[in-house]
Amino acid sequence: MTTASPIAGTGFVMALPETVRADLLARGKRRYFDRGQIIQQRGDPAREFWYVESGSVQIGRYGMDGRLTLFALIGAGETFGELAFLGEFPRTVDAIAGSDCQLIRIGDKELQSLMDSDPAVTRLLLKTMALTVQQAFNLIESSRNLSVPQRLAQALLQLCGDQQDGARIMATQQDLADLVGVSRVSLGKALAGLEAAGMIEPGYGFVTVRDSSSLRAVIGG
Amino acid sequence: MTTASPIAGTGFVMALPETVRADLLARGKRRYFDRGQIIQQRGDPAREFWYVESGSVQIGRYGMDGRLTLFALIGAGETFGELAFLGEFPRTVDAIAGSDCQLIRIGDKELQSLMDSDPAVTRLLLKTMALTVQQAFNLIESSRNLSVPQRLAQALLQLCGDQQDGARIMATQQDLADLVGVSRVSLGKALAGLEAAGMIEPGYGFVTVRDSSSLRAVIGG
DNA sequence: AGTCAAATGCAAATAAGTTTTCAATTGCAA
DNA sequence: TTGCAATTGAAAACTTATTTGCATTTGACT
Repeated sequence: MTTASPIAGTGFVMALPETVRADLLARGKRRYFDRGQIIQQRGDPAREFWYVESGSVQIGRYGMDGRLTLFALIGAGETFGELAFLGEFPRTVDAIAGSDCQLIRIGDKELQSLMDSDPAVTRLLLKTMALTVQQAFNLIESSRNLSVPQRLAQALLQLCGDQQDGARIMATQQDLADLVGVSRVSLGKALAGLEAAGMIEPGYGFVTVRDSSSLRAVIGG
Repeated sequence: MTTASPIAGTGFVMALPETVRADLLARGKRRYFDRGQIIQQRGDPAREFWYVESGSVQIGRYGMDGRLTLFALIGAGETFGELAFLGEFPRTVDAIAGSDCQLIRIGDKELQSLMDSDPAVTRLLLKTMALTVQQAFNLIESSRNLSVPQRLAQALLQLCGDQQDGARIMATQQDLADLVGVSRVSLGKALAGLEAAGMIEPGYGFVTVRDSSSLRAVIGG
């Protein structure tokens, strides 16, 4: 039930006109990945980008020492991989299925027909990419200037997107720790802090957001 | 004499064919900024991007508390500001003259004639932007997984670009601290460490790189 | 030479986060 | 229900970086 994401995942497809989108999704080929399966790796040629129909995808880098630097958790309705695809260079990040998931592949052919059907698509793509950069900057800025609880609050808000309070974010503490960029221990403490304030409710493998407006307040002050 | 940069500054103009570049630079309007002068601020409409002819520019964000998050130090030969300009949204970062500097403004008119003179420009711009994102990811990854000395070594290498050993990087310890994302104290210690190893030679307002290959080794191991 | 602001050096106290280890809990599946 | 692996909780020692305050050095400008 994971939805929005910090970076690398965008609402590009969702921003398309309804008919165009429906056509695109009907045309693209579906592919299924099991949890933990590798979707793409650094260095792979980028012959497509992906739309997530269901499930979630982890975008990040696995270091030689096994450490994971997570840039985003992509949920249903989002896309990823446009960057390397459009920039015509090899993948710069790894993508792993965070759960069993169903993706739609958008390759040259599909993109072409997309561009033909709507001339505004090019501009939309450009904006999408620019947005990604901006979000990367946000991530850098917040990781330098915000405390762990603040960054956690930020990540949770992004993950629950525009859902109502009560939204359940399907992510383990380790997932969140990799995303925020801290150890599981530190993340656990931050979670406990937010729970004590009544803003969230940690569960086994998920977190329930109780008071998103308070979470927003945490970041600001 | 600051040259390359971590992110946000790109060799876009330098990658252009010689004749096209000369034409562009002849056509664009020169503007001069004094050290410390604000070139652009978050929220400003993005009606142009800039080519740095001489001097250096700081790209970052000034927080409400006065804290500076530096994303890049742009030197001569590089451009900045393409992102918001092409994405058609307001500036998302501040730009300040790091020294007295001379910039060339590239607006709609200049870009148009640029695109007319070389159809490959659009693709080049796309790649440039994608590269920026990749570099932002690199910055996030290294700030999470590398030690301060390692990040400093990385920053110094990027700042001296492809210059020979002996290159003088014109930046104060505070500049470098803001760029690396640590306090001046920590950066001073890291500098001292690299100096003890004979890789660099700190000066008053600059750093001289003595052994760039050793610096590269520091990052790797 | 003398002045002054900017830049650097240094040290102690403090804060924040990591690492490591082990126990307790949860949920799934046999 | 029982076993089991994944997940979470908790504690202590350790490492790293920040903060703060002040002294010193440097270089530009009189």
